[in-house]
Amino acid sequence: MENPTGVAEAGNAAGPRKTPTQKRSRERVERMLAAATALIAEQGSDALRMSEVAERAGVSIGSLYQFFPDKSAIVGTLVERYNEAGRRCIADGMADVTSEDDMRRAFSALIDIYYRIFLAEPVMRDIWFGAQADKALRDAQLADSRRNGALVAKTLRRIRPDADPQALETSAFIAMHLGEEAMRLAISVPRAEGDALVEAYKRMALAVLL
Amino acid sequence: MENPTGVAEAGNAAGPRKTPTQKRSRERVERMLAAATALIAEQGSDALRMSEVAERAGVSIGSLYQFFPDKSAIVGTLVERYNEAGRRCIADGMADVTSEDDMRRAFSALIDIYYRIFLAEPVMRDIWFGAQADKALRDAQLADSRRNGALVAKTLRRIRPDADPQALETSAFIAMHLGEEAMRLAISVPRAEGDALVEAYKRMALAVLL
DNA sequence: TCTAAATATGAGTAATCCTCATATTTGCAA
DNA sequence: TTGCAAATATGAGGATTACTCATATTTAGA
Repeated sequence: MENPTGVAEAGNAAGPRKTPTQKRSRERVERMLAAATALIAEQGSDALRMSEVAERAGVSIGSLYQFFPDKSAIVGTLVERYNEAGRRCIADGMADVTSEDDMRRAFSALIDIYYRIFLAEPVMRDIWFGAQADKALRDAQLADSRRNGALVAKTLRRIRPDADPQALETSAFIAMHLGEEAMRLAISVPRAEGDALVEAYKRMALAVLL
Repeated sequence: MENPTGVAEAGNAAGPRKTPTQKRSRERVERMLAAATALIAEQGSDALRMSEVAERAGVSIGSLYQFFPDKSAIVGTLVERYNEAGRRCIADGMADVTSEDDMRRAFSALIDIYYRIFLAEPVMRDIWFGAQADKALRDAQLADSRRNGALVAKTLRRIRPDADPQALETSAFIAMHLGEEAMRLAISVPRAEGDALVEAYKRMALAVLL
């Protein structure tokens, strides 16, 4: 891993400006991201101020801009890290699937994991929703759904070699999107209602998949 | 209708600041909203500048702030108008439903109408997505889903008097949300894919409803 | 016609993003 | 070790923009 943000950056306007190569700067970039996360958690995405991020991280404004081209790049990096973790989680979940029943369990587990992460870290909700306003970040999000869908589709093809691959691809994309949407909705309503909604969406997604 | 924005304003921070009572000011407020719409269509929500809205509408900055407390109030008013139109459309669609088959047709028609409006007016996509960043507007959106769900639930109770009312309420809410989500997703991808996605979501929503 | 409320104005204030010229530190080759 | 180029760090300040407010004008109705 050459890029310490943990996220690919080539051609990505929402990502970091340049890669910190020295240990000192890598640590500082981490402090910047941690500071941004803390501030979003305390005051929301809207109230994120570059000057406060710098102060909290104990660096100067200039250093902030040395590694992030603009404000949305910080939020973008946080979202991408989250998505990357999700992708790993999905890849793990799909690895051992060899039957429809496995698929059912794996998918169900995925959604639960996502949901619990969101519940445990409400800051992700603010980060995630804050990202929706930005066209570039929205597109990145969509691309991520597709990547995840491709992962699931690959598994589907394994357990259903006779089905139309194109249809499986579409099903997987919809299922992933349903899962994501379920969580966005679920964390916007009271807990009990959210639990019920996640279950309902999970059933729908599984129905689409299988 | 006392409020010329066409939207309720009491206690709504995202709405207009004060109600223009005279004909002159009503027309000016309309010009402001039209200018904002045009600017969003041309440059996106991010690039919306209050000074440009005022200039385009042919009014002063001060006049803008006379009727809108802040920038998000303008976008909020546009979103609410759109939602209000949607609510009327849903109410109309549900009016004549007396059987599951009616319901199927009505719901299908609703989604199609929404979808076509979005396709015909791409500016609504920018307005809608731009609103997602704002917590207050997000909550308003959610409340709207609930209101629409309640409308549909009422119809469901009529054609299924023996079912659990609470379950119908939940089903209707999910169906409405699926419909909205389908359109948001559909207008973010190529046309052919969007058409297919809308159909898939429509089937899901109907399965949930009936 | 007269007056109070409604409406209109736009220069100015405050907040904030981001740049850039300059200074310091680091890694490494000689 | 020493010297140097690249990487990193700094923060004052330029530029933009949301929003205010004291003042001027217009409207509706008595």
